[in-house]
Amino acid sequence: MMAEKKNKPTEAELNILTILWEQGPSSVRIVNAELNKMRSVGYTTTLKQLQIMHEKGLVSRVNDGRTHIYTAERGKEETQKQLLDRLLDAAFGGSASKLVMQVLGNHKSSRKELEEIKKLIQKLEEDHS
Amino acid sequence: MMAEKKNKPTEAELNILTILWEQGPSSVRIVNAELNKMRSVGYTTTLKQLQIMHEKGLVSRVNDGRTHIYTAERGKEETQKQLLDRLLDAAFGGSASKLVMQVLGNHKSSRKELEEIKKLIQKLEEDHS
DNA sequence: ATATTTGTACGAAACTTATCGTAGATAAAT
DNA sequence: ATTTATCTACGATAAGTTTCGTACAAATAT
Repeated sequence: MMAEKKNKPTEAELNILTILWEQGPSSVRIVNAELNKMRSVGYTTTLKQLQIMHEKGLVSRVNDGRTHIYTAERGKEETQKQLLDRLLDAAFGGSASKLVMQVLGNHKSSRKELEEIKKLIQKLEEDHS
Repeated sequence: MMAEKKNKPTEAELNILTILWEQGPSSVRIVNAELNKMRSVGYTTTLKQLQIMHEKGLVSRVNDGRTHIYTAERGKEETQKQLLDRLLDAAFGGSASKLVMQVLGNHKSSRKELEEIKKLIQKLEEDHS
């Protein structure tokens, strides 16, 4: 069994992945345009970034004429989980609840969101029995 | 008012900070010994690391004879918050509740922990009104 | 007294990240 | 048919990280 490569996307790579998750398969131009809504990035920078991500296997690509259409290879949830796990170990001693309390305490959530979380907890507690 | 430096500790630095949080003020030797319980690191590597962290202001130090005793300058909670905020923006589009749901869904929490979280949510909802 | 251990400081190598310029090919516009 | 725009590929730079080796001072042990 192949040992899985631990591809930890960098900050910039995460930004791009996020765009691909939201927009679906996209050309360099589109990704770059989206990126530039947040911060100023040159076209070739984004191009290079995507090429590197392709080498790393973070994205796949197909040709549409002479332009490449890139697709995120790792799912959103999978990636989020990976990053969370690392942070959990690195900074929270592995305690999920400590992390959750921190987040909830420091960031506003709407009543509706809080309700959803409560519902989830309810379900978890049921499974628990 | 001084703009706050955005000192984002690196992975290695986070390991060291964690040790300082747990052990309290420590010499290079102690930090290095702790580090080596996890992975193999040379003494001068740890020394250099701490010197750099000192330059960055992540740790302070006092002299005990000729040896330096280092202390974490940023509190655990503060650092956790900073890292969480970054992850939140980078991978969860800023949605705290999405992050929370992910964590809770993927990691076991004891019933007691779940109760604590529920209590916190209760309080948040009260403040909300 | 001399050798060994324990400490800091400094420099530098090997990597990784992020960014962009330039070159050259192909397509589109004039 | 030329010019202009749009692509990819490649190389290079600058900054940051991680890792040690070497040098040298001070304390300790023999």
